[in-house]
Amino acid sequence: MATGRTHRPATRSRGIPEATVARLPLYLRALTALSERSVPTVSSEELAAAAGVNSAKLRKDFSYLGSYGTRGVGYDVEYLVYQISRELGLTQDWPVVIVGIGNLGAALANYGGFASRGFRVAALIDADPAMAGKPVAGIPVQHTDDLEKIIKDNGVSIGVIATPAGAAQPVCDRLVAAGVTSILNFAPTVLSVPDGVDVRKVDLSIELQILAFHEQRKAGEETAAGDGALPAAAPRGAAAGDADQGPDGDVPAVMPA
Amino acid sequence: MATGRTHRPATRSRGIPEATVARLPLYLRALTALSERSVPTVSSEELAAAAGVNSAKLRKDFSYLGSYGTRGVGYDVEYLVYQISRELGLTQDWPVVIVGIGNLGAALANYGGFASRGFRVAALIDADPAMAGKPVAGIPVQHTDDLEKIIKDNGVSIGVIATPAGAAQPVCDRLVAAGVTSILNFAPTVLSVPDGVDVRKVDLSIELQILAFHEQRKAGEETAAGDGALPAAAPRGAAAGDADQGPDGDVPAVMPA
DNA sequence: ATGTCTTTGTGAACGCGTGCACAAAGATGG
DNA sequence: CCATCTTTGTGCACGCGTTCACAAAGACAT
Repeated sequence: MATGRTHRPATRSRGIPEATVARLPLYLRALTALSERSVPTVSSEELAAAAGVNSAKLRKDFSYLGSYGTRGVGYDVEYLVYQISRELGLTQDWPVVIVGIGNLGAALANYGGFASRGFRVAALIDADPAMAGKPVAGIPVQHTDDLEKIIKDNGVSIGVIATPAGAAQPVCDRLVAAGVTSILNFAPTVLSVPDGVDVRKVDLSIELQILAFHEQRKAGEETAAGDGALPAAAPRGAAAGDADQGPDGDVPAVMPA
Repeated sequence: MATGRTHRPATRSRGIPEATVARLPLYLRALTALSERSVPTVSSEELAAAAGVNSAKLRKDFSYLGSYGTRGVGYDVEYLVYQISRELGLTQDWPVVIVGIGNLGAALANYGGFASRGFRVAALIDADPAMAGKPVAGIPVQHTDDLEKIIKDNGVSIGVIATPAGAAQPVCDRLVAAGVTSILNFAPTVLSVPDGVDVRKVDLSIELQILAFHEQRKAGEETAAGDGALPAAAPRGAAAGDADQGPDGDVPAVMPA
């Protein structure tokens, strides 16, 4: 999955495996679609197909939540939607701040899926004084200086970092110090956080590189042998030379400036 | 991690475990940074710390690539950068098309990290005729009608989908039919593809929901018991009722229109 | 009320990934 | 040339996650 978790081995919340938690949103989405079509019940087989997973896996996942199915019939769609929503904590409101209002930050601010699932953009924060006051997606951008106050005034516990890589760790530290305990990081950096803080990472560059690996493999298999001969000395090319501008690991998923 | 793989159990490429492949870009980034600072060699311990992983894991990962280290010294930075780049297929040029030039698509087009790692935006494609010809990030947007021709003329094998959920599967089918074998999907949908096609998913909504789950758990532990009593009948609230507007699973990571 | 048929829930086996701990390898100094 | 010291490469054990396969449970018809 493009989603790379960082740190935090697997807290094993309350018996619910991490892998299961990661799939619950998938089930929820499929169930919501069924709910809109007024489908009353669904079998594990059907729902699994809609979510793109194995039906046995789905049943085991649900078994961690309790026994919400009826044998011979399937699962009650509405009830399951509620149960999963509750388990994921989606029945309450989660104020979120986005730090770094560049290309990506602005795009995230415009994200429609936020509000529809209990997430509310409480504030947009950027280090550029010129941005201050300028509305993005109907919300005025505030300056980084007020970060701590914003977090505390709004009771924010989830922060989204969309800054350049260089600014990510300092911003992260400030967020955590102000009380944020969950961070979604779009900057291409490894964030270090104290215990008790969850970090999830979204990294476009890494995703593409993984795809390139598989793509190369496919191409290599077709054209017979191919490589094989590993050059004794690095033939020059990569490394320091090709860093034509940003060191790549220097810009966030989408550069702001 | 925002990266959610879809389908494709674990092709186990050529002995290199999928988990290792997913970490190689991480190592590469850390190594590139060292290379820029002209650090000649690095120990597994240091590099592991920079990449945020266990040093034993890192050594085992590298062992799959071959023995590129020197005992008592460490790894040659430049050489390792080259080897990993080669293994990931980053020594060649990968033309990429982005389909769906909305908020997110435009942000992705502006992404600086593309070019610096062998990825080149070959074309931007959108279904809106009004977008056609309009330059985004210096590249003129082309209409969906020409999708097949664009793919073939540029020899594109990697496609990025940033369309609304409803358009994702049709677009995906057309991309695959035209020859694309790797897809990075930002639309909140499960894509079904034939064997041999890799799909990786980036889903903001899912990431936030996972964070919310852990956040709720943390909050619940503090306030003692808390829930526990599961309502016999769904207390109403979620489900069909709260779909105030978009069904959530209807807009891509960032809505275009 | 009983039998049949569908679908859940789960026991058990298997495979992958992780991390420990250590032996082998080689650099470095005397 | 030998001893010492650092760091790699890996054998091994453990735990999580996945999948199969099946018994139990309940709906539904007769």
